[in-house]
Amino acid sequence: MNYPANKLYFPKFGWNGLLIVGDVPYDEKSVAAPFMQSHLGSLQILLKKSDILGLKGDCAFANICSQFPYKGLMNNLDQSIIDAELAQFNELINEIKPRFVLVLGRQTARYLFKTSDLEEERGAPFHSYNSIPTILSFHPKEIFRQYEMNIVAQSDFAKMRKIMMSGWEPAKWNINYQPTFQEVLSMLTKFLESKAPLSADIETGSDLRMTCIGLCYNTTSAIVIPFRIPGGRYWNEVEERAVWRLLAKVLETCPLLGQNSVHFDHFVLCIMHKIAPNFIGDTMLAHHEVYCEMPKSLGFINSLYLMNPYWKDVLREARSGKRPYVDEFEYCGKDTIGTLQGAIEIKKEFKELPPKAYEHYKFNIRVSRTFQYMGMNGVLFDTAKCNARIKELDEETKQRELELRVLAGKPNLNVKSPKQMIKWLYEDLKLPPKYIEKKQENGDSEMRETSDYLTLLRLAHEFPDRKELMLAAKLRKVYKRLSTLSTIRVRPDGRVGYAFNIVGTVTGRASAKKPLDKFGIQPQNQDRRDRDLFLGDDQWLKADLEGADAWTVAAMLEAMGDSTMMLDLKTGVKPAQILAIAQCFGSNLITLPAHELLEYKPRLKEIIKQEEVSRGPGKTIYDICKAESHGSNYGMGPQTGVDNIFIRSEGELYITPAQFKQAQLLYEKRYSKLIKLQEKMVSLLNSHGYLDAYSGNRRYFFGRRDNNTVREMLSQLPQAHTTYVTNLLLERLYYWPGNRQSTNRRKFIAAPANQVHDETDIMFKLGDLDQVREIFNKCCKNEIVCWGIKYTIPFEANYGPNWGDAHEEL
DNA sequence: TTCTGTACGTA
DNA sequence: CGTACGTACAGAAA
Repeated sequence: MNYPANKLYFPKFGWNGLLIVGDVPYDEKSVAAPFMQSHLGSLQILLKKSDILGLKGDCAFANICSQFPYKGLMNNLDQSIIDAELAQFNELINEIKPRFVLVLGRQTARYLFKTSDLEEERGAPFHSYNSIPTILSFHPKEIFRQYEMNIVAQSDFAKMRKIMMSGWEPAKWNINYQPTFQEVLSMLTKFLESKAPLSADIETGSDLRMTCIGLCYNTTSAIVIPFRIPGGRYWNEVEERAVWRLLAKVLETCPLLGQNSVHFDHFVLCIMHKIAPNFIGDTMLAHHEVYCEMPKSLGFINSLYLMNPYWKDVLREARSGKRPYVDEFEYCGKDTIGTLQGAIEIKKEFKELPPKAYEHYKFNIRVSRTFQYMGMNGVLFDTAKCNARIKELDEETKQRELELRVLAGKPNLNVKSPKQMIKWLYEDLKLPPKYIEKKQENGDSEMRETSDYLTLLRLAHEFPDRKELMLAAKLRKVYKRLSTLSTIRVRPDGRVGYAFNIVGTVTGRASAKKPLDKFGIQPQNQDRRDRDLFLGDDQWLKADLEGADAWTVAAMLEAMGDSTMMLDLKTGVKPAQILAIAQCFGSNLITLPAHELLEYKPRLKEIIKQEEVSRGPGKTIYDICKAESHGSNYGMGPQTGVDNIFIRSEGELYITPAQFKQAQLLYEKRYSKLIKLQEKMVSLLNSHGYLDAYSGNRRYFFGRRDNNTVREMLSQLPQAHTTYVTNLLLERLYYWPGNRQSTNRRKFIAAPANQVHDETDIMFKLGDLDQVREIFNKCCKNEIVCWGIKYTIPFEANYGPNWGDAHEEL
């Protein structure tokens, strides 16, 4: 074999048949062989962990490119050179005839197989070069940049070992995706009679109506019922009516499994087709319970747990006409099979977890119904008031626009354009550039000029004569607010809806977005000043968790032997208040017991009140202390802390990083175990690698063992616990029979309406106030045990006519 | 028309 | 190097 050593390493004493392919050499200097230095090191670890090293014989290594291109990027080479290298590589494959191929890295996949997105197709086996089983995975250098990928690469390598042991052929699936009328009727009838568990998946058109539905009844078989074909319907009118009638019965009575179905499919079936599907399981929610840090898509689930080839590229191609349209129906069938197979594999993973994890999964399935109810029901929107506000803000922008034009002398400056703003600041005004760090694809970070809000505030602070800076900053914010308001589309019934994803975040918080039909809002990031536009169905009840995150921080500290923070919270003084008291009345007070500090609270409140009048909201000593205590709890650096205070006070409160550090030291003097908590996280990371929340959810931390991961760990349990407590309230409000109207059991007395992490919003009629009080107090009870410490996170509930004006104490 | 980067809203 | 998100706009790529 006469290939240069920098192109191919071939084992001298026996080969196991596996060829591992990379893109380019290690660097300019280390070009003698493929995979050198640390790349070889991490590759060896992956091979060892997957036990490929335990197989007979060694692996062969190759690179597409035998030279190191500028910055390691192959597109910096002449096309002729790339062509020659690729030709030589193909020749090499033909000659050594590998039995298995592992392709590592984006560039490698792109140049060998035109893979546009490695992340998408990674981990799914396919046949290459005359049917050689092949898997794409990450290159060691990519893992080095994003260490969490390591665990995924391990799974890819383990899959390759399995293939090396027993070979690979794509499983034969039996998908009837162009069924006859009789076939559909007989299958649906059969499902109905046996009440068979089914996995279901729908495809929808741009109007959100179903194009087809897939129903899978065992791990390799599915039937797909098409409804829409290009330019028409699949069935004639009579047939279609019969199919829908039977299908609705099946969906409402058979136990259904789906993926993201408790949100997406449920919404479409309920709203567009008036069918209430009986989803009792969801692969995505199960996947979240097992590996909440990992990506959430069926493609990823397939790549992680299953041996199927990749199929998720088919849908787009079928719709764009690149493939026959019926491929969409087959695709739908594949999705249902993937969903069922995934569920079976994930169920096995649950056995490795405490039983509480599965309980939490079931809990989430239950609560998902509450979220669906809230999102689909939505809230009343005050369109008239909104229009008035838009007009008001429009005037404001016009005026500011004029002022800016005069001050800046630039008639056409668009403050919404980052490009134009940067040119204006640093070329026209010649101000000293401010930068933000930007990570590049090759892993280097680059400093890039920025014109964000913080930058404008800083420049305005440095150059007080340049009034146009502040003006531009404020103008841009008004534009943001204006665009949010003016893009709201309201349903015909005057309401705005939304959509939740109960497993939308790694910490277990729900994420939210605009509803699928676009008639609504993102309910979790509405501007405080515009919350009065969202009206209660009579009354709006707003229930906030009091000191939400702090309770869990306090519990962790108490578990480590310091109950100061817990006592403070129980006594009714918040850590930020104590910090403020110490800063106002003497730093020696920082060690005083909670009940003595209580006496200073009235005086502190007086100061805050005065400052609020003289400086405006968000600019008081308490606001500074809140930022300081929050930052200290989560390992924030002084610079970021200072920046946050600067931003929140609209550039008016400037404290130095040293002052911030001083406050942190004061804070740590009272809560001395805070530092130890960080150390404890490091040791937990080493000993277990995960954190268990009281809800039952376990989060594995796949990142590097560094400060970054420690900070993620510090925020995990506080977020997970506040989420659990909030969801517990929602679940009880939804399912407790005592919260239903006696005249109409389908209607709530206290109706769940929205959730913003530590805030729960509820609708009620003023006449029901006493009942609501009783129901709420019953449903909001909770008890958390964190690291052996028992505590309750209390709610503070207020109500009023709308979201923004809920000030009356419940 | 679709994708990416920047900026900014929430807890 | 706080954590966790989603959306709008500009401007480039397709």
